[in-house]
Amino acid sequence: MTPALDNVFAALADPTRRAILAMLLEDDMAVTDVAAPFDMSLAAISKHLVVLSNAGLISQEKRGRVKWCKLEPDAMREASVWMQGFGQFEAVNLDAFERFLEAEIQIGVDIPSGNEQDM
Amino acid sequence: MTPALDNVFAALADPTRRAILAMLLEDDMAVTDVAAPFDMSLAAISKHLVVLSNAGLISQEKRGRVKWCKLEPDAMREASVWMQGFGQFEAVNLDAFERFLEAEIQIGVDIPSGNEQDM
DNA sequence: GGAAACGTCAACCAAATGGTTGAATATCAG
DNA sequence: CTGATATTCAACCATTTGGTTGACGTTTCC
Repeated sequence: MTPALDNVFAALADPTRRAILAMLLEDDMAVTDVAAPFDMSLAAISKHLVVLSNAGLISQEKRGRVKWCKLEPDAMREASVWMQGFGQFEAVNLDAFERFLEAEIQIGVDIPSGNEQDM
Repeated sequence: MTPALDNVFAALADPTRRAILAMLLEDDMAVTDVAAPFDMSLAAISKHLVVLSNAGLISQEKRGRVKWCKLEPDAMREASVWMQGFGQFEAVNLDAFERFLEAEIQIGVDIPSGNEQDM
C-alpha cells in the first residue's frame, strides 16, 4: 500500500523537504550531499529524509557507506490525483489534456471537435 | 499573494480537513453543517476551517449569524502546479487524460493500453 | 590497525498541532 | 426582553514536529 495522503502532504508541507525533492529531481544524491546546501545539521536532514521516505516520496539505498536518495514519483502522483479528482479542475483537466496531446502526439487519436466545451 | 505552499500542504495533510474540502465541493456550507458528520466538537471544526482559510483553500463569509464556507480552488491549483512543475508527470497527464475522457465520454477515442500503470 | 568519512541514534528542547471544555458574542425568532 | 442558534474565544492538555548535540556503528583508505 502506498503511504497515506496524510504522510505525503505532511511531508510536502516543509520547505526544506520540498527543496530536497527539487534537488533529487536533478539526480540521485548521497545524504551528505543533500545536506550540504542547508544551514542545518546532518542529523536534521537525515530526519527529513526519513519523513520523505515514509511518505514514499523518495527511496534510499545504501551502497557501501553511502546512502543514495532517489525520487519516487508515485506518491506525489497519488496526491496529485487526489487533487485532480477534486473538482476545480476543469481548467487543469483541459490543460492536462493539452499536455497529453503534446506529449503523446503520435497516438494519432482524432478528437471530434464538435464535443468541445468552451474554454 | 496567495498563501505559501507550506500552508496549503499542511492544511491538506489532515484527513478531517480533506473531508471538509470534499464536502464543500458539493456546495457551500455553514460551519455547523460542516461539523455535523464529524465526531468532534464544533470548536475543533471551527479551528480546522481557520486552517483551511489561512491556506486559502476556502473562504468564509458571514451572513447574519451564519458563516458560509466556500471552496477556493486557486490555492490548491497552485499546489498542483508546483507538483506539475516537478517532472514526473507523464503519468499524471495520462491520468488526467483518462479523467477527461470519463468526463467527456462521448468523444469516444481509443486509448492504447500499453501506457497504463498499475495502482 | 587506526583514522577519516558517512550516516543514524538517543536524549533533549521549544514550538506547533489537534483536540477538549466552558464561557462569551452575535444574531434571529417570538 | 427572552431564549435559542451559530460561532468563536480562552485556557488547558497530550502529542508531534523540527531542531540541537554528542555518542555510536560501518565502511573505506592508507
